[in-house]
Amino acid sequence: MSMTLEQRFMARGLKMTSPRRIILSVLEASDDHPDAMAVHDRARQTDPEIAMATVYRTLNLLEDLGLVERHDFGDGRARYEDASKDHHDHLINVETGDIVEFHNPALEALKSEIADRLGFDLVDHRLELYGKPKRS
Amino acid sequence: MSMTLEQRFMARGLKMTSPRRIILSVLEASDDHPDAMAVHDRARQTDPEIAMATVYRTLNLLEDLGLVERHDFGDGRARYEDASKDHHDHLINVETGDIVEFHNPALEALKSEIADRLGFDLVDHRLELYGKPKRS
DNA sequence: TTCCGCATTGAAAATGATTTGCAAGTGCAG
DNA sequence: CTGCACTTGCAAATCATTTTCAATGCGGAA
Repeated sequence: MSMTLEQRFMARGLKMTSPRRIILSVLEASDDHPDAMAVHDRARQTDPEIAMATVYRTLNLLEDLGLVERHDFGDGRARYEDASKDHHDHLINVETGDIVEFHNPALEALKSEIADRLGFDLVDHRLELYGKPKRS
Repeated sequence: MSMTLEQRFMARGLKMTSPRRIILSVLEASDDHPDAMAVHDRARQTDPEIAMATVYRTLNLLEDLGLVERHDFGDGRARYEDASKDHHDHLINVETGDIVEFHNPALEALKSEIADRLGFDLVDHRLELYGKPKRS
């Protein structure tokens, strides 16, 4: 679906403001997984007045709306990405911190199956692999 | 292998102290996944003098030694468990916060295979399923 | 066993990420 | 255009965790 984040946001009947517009465009333009400070820095390149608190408030709002996904890669700060991208899991390169995205249907099926077998409906899941690049 | 946590700790050549002994026994006696505050509370039932800082220091030490595992279930605080138990993943009941442990060999194999295919040696991984109990 | 050095401890202050209170500012329905 | 509820920026407040520092206590040496 090719709606922009801003359009998705408006479609929920929320008030569009200048700080919000800038933060949304930052997220839309990001191909990585920025943390709140990175979003703040990028947003300030457009408008230096934007406050950190606004970034956090907007990110929380977007997460509640389901428009962005919040990830926790174990380094103590949350990272965000536009939720309209396809579902994928992450592999973190432990030597560089780089993140590789991947998707594996067999894995997805197995997750639901396991939850099912335990008597649950899977509502969410979190998988991160931590790997060291192979020598060879 | 039936060494106690305390024995494993000593085997590493570290200094055994009263606070450490108490914290180790608390972890050994726990079948759940206590956070630092829970460990502190339980330890203080034996010795009310034990400080939170000591709990954190000891938990970090134990994690570095590989004697306890630190988990992050997304609620903002770390949870710990004796690492001598067999490897397992967790399913969190989103309605109650209860944690169900499970182990699935096919899943383990798939994780390594995925990392391998991406050109990495799997050094660690984190999987949590979040589920809602089935109505039926 | 006693002594001593160095690791460990408790208490409190410091962190770092995130949230909140509040007064001032601003979209947008009417 | 106007009112006012929703937003914002700033600063202070939280929360979990870490660090500082002086006092204390293991455990090896004598």
